[in-house]
Amino acid sequence: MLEVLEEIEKPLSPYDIQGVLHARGKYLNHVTIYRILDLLCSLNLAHKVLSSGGFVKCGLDAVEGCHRFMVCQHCGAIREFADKELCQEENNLALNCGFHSEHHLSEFSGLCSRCYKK
Amino acid sequence: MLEVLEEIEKPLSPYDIQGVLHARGKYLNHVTIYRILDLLCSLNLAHKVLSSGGFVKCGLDAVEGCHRFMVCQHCGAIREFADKELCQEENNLALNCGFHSEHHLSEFSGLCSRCYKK
DNA sequence: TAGCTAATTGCAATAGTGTTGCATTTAGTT
DNA sequence: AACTAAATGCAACACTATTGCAATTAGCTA
Repeated sequence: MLEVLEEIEKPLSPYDIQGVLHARGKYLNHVTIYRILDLLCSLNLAHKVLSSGGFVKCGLDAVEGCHRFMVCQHCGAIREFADKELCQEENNLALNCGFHSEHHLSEFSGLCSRCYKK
Repeated sequence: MLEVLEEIEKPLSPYDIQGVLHARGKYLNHVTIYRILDLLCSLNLAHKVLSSGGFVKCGLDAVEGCHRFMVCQHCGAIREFADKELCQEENNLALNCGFHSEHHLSEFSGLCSRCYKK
């Protein structure tokens, strides 16, 4: 299932994934897909992109800081990154309000370099 | 409807809102609630909190920078803030990757001051 | 006021998303 | 071969969201 997410590089809903797999002759119940996605997400091998509702393969390896996404409004392409300092600043800003952050959800929408040129 | 969101100060789903209104003797079809929420959100008078799926009244007034949330994992309380510099840094980080940000989705989860003390 | 028009709301149907409980199958072990 | 634990299937259900169209409401004009 990670292969599907890896190849397509755009957020896919569990039902999208089911469709792709089905087209390849593999049938999986959607419940199974949800369960596998839960597992992958808990292992940080995949993430749910909340702004679009789909799942993507994690594109980072042993980085510090929470994982963030840049989502192209035009083509839907996703790029993941992390930045320790940004996390630290967010934590500090929150602490100024007395809030103790544990996790940052962070998704940027805009235009990727390809689509921006057009 | 904004009154409901204002009073409760926690993200409410459209169906939650319908329930609250109904308990107060006002009946609104859920479709109407969706339509009103769409309008309020497009006017930035309310926001959808993606990490919990509910809607909140916007708590900011004429600030610069995108609106961010701190969501207490324990009590569910929400606090909104904005920080122009943080936005700028996010834009710069994205530009380093060739990505032109237009909007930042940013939600922190953690513990509010009350719940942290316990 | 009566009649017209546009905006709002209701309603029913439907689609999409996600969860639950339980049965069945599969795989691994003794 | 028999037992056990894990994975998957399946049906049912709950929640979230959208659509098209009918009915109502509100605002305007004659």
